[in-house]
Amino acid sequence: MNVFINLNLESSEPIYIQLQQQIIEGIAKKQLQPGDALPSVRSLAADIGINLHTVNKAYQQLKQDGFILIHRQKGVVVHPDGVPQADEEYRQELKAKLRPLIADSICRGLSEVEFSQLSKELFQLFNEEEGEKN
Amino acid sequence: MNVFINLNLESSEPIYIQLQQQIIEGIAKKQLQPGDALPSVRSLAADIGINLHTVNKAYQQLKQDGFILIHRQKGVVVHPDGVPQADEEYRQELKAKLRPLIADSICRGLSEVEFSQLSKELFQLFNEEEGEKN
DNA sequence: TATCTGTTATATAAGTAGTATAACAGATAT
DNA sequence: ATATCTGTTATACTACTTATATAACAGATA
Repeated sequence: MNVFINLNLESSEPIYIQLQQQIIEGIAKKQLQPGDALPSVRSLAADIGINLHTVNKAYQQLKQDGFILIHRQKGVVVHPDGVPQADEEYRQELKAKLRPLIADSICRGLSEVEFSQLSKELFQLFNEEEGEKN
Repeated sequence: MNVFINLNLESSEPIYIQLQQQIIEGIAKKQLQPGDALPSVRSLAADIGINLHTVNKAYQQLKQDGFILIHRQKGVVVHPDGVPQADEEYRQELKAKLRPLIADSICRGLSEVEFSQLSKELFQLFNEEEGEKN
């Protein structure tokens, strides 16, 4: 039941954000299914060699965003009901995050088609490898 | 020759990043053309009510990324040769930035088509309003 | 000569990221 | 019963980032 987390400690991206993203990727790839147990804050922290509170920070955000349930004594599981589906608010936030990427892309002569091609490759990366370890 | 910068001082996004993005958006919309002069660090700082060094930090990054040229005495201009075009390295970096957005989208049931539709709207936002103030 | 340009150097305050330790209360297995 | 597990809370500390404030410098220019 070991974890598939690889962190880049040199990155400017905070560790708890990287951890959060890796778990979200695991859910996207369906390596993590609704109801699946996640490691305790202590064991995961020990496994990847970071502090308990850093793991807890990632878990708290994942809980906030509806990815997981945290039970004070039983531990942490992927949300049994699945992740809250995208609504209009989510779409607007996503658009706000895409905005600077697309402005930059336009300046560098990247077309909408090329941009969507990159997106497509990523969608395939997550969807094709359902349950695999890549 | 006034500037079209609107900052959100409440945002967790650093001011110098927001400033950077707004200038990049200006270039994407072709409101800022190659060779166009940008305000001096002091006047822009005064205009939008922030510190000279915060503007300078944004300018330094824009210079680093090839958007602008900085001449020690003459001032700052949008790069006359245009912005460096996207190469393979740029595509990989862009993909790395899209990756967490797409993983999250998949978890929330957003399809590739819906994702590309959002992207398309943003491309249109920047391309249709060429030279306009929106 | 005064004024503009970017640049450099210090100093300070506030916030974030990460770690270290310790303790608590509830559940659970031995 | 006791030891061990769970998340949670509290405190303290270091390092770094963000943003500001002031001051000064050297080159260009009106």
